[in-house]
Amino acid sequence: MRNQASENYLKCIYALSSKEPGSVSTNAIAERLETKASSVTDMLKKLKERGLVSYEKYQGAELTVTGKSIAVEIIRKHRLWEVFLVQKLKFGWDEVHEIAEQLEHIKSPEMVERLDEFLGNPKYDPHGDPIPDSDGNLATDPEVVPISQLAEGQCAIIVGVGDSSPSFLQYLQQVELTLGAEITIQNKFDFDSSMSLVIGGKTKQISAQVCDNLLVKSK
Amino acid sequence: MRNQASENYLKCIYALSSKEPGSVSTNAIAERLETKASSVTDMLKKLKERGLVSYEKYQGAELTVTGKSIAVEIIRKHRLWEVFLVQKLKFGWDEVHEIAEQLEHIKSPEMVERLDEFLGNPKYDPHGDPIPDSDGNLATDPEVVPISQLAEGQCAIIVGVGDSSPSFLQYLQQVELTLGAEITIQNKFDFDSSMSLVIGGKTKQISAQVCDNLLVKSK
DNA sequence: GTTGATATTTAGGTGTGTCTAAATATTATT
DNA sequence: AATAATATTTAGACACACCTAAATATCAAC
Repeated sequence: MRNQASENYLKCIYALSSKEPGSVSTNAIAERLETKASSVTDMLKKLKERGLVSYEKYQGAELTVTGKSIAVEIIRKHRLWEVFLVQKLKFGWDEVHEIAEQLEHIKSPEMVERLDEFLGNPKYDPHGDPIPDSDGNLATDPEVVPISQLAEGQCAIIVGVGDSSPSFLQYLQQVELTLGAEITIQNKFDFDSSMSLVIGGKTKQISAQVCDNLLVKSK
Repeated sequence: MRNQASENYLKCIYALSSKEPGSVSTNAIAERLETKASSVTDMLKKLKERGLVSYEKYQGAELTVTGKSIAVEIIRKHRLWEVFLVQKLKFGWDEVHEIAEQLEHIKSPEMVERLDEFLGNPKYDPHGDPIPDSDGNLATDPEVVPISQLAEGQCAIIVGVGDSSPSFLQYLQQVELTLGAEITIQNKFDFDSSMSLVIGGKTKQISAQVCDNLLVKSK
């Protein structure tokens, strides 16, 4: 059985355990899914029965191989749909997450493959997160880094964000730091870790927080 | 509340009452949705409470204005997604229904409008059924006819099929009678009601059965 | 190591959408 | 109009995913 609720739990556990490895606590899941711990316990028991997580009372949960592959599949779909929404339907980065949350549960392996091809087999979604391929392999591309890691004079292309909160995305839009834009690092200021960069001929001041969350592909 | 189950019931009632006007029987709904009559009774009570159907015990159900507008919205989404699947993802006409059944429940009015535009505001889905506009108006276009009704020399565009069985759709693909293709009627043969037509420079012989089930928009 | 704080689970309940079996209403037949 | 056949509803149950409140386990601090 693979209903939306289960899929959301698997995805959630996957996300949490990739942040810090090891088993994921009931509370962490509850918080992320905005539900109650007791509901999580209920679900973990069911997921365990279905062989999707390993779980022992009070010990938190971990994905099994099967559970993990389902999670990755959902993530693949989510990110492909986000590309579709931004690239084809011209949505902004900050508008697509909720819709993709729905679309990711559509069941049709054939459609996913065709969608992937239709979009030109993208490797990253609009937030810069890598899209797993159909075998579940993530392109952990070392070229993609936050601009805080660039050196002065380096040139790069904006490919995503670390923080995908609406407020951050709106900020980026406002200061015209758009996906695909080419930037050059002008100065790095050690005292507050801020940077100045050139984009489209203009110079902009970027705070440390922004630097850490703006992902680029260096050239 | 607008969950998938309710939406399916509304769509079902809409379809049945457009076949024959008047109220729709519990059993008819049960049969079409492949569920039990008792389940239908339960749901009709709920839909009535929500003001989506008018329903009196033993008297069958009818959509209210609100219920109808929801049904039409779902149908609009279903048909737009079918166009997407066929036109953009290159699915066959016979493969898209199931997937569209899922996609039709995605909630995002904004996305529907953008999808509509992305697809070039199509008026018909791949089966030739009209796509309601965003106000719920169906283009009950009298121009759409089976090619059997065309006269010799008339020019038309293939917009759909009457019979959507896989075998028929596969046949059409094989003989290259594709959606959107422009055809010209060359001859009508009275003795067996077959026709010859020109498509892409080639002449093809079409049986009466095919003529009755190939819908075109005459120019 | 006992205690207090926190995390987790259990027990029991809710709403949704389904089911079966039994009861009741409608319709068709004679 | 009585009866048989059919349609529909009610009653009672179940699985799912959630909840609250209470019980229990784990962890941190002294």
